[in-house]
Amino acid sequence: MRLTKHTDYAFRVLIYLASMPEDRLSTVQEIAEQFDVSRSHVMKIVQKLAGAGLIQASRGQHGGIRLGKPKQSINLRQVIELMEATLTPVNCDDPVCVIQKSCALKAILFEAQRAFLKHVERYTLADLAEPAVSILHLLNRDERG
Amino acid sequence: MRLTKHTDYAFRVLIYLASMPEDRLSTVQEIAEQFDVSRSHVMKIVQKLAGAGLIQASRGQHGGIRLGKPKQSINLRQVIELMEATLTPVNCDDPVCVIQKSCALKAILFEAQRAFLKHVERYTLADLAEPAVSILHLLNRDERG
DNA sequence: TTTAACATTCATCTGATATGAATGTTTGAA
DNA sequence: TTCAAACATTCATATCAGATGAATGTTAAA
Repeated sequence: MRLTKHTDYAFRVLIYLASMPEDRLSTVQEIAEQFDVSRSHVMKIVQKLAGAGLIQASRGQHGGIRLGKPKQSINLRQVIELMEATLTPVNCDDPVCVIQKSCALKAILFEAQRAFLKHVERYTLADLAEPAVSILHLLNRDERG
Repeated sequence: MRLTKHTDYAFRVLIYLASMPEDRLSTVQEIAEQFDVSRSHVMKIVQKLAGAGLIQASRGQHGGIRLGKPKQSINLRQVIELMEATLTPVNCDDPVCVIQKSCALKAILFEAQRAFLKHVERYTLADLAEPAVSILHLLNRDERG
């Protein structure tokens, strides 16, 4: 009952970008270093986020990534639903359950899951990286700006 | 973001027992057959449930298992908390996250998790196996009662 | 044409979860 | 006293989603 690291990393990437001055292009490389994860791995997360429009990537020299839309419009629920492969609390079909038809468990757990997502839905990326300045201070600063 | 099969099976076992006539002793063997899971495996789940008092086990010939208390007093939240090893939505320490101190994500997700459990808490085993008769009909009947 | 970035593909690792064989222990009944 | 049927325990292994990263391709600005 835990989100995958993919989702975790996706949040880290987004928070990183949200903390940067608007329109600054960050690189996958620098983010990988900050969070001590391999470049390839960060890239995969970035790909998914870019595919959903949450991140905007530009290639070529002096390319990089930035948020695809204002942090106020990036909802946390959206991120979770994008990154998590399975969001269903149980699978009554895998070892198929004979009592399935009369069992209320599934419906109850799905409602609970809905409650989870409903809560998360109340927040946007802006709520996570506020104030951005204090996040910036926690990052390993070199040359940046 | 899914409950483990252990939890799933724990529910199946409990629902099975709750559907049986009170005071009837069921065996691990028969439950294993019903749900097509190995005896050893069911045993492990039963052990945990028995340890928490949700199931009462008696050894020896003509031994068996039954609910350890009325199904109305077995709360679903209790079962989940018993069976799930990890109930924390994220681990900010595993690949340690540098922005942790200023990050609101953890708190938000924990609240969401609380919402999940709060919802589940509203139900007991009695809600799952009601009416017990219809569950009984779904089981593979041989000699029983 | 070079360089620095994103993009893609492929291969592999890893650990929680899941599984079950083998064996011990208890208890009631014959 | 012995047997049989049940729970109980221990040990070993399978499995697979999730995680990881090396190698290589593609793009675009300088």
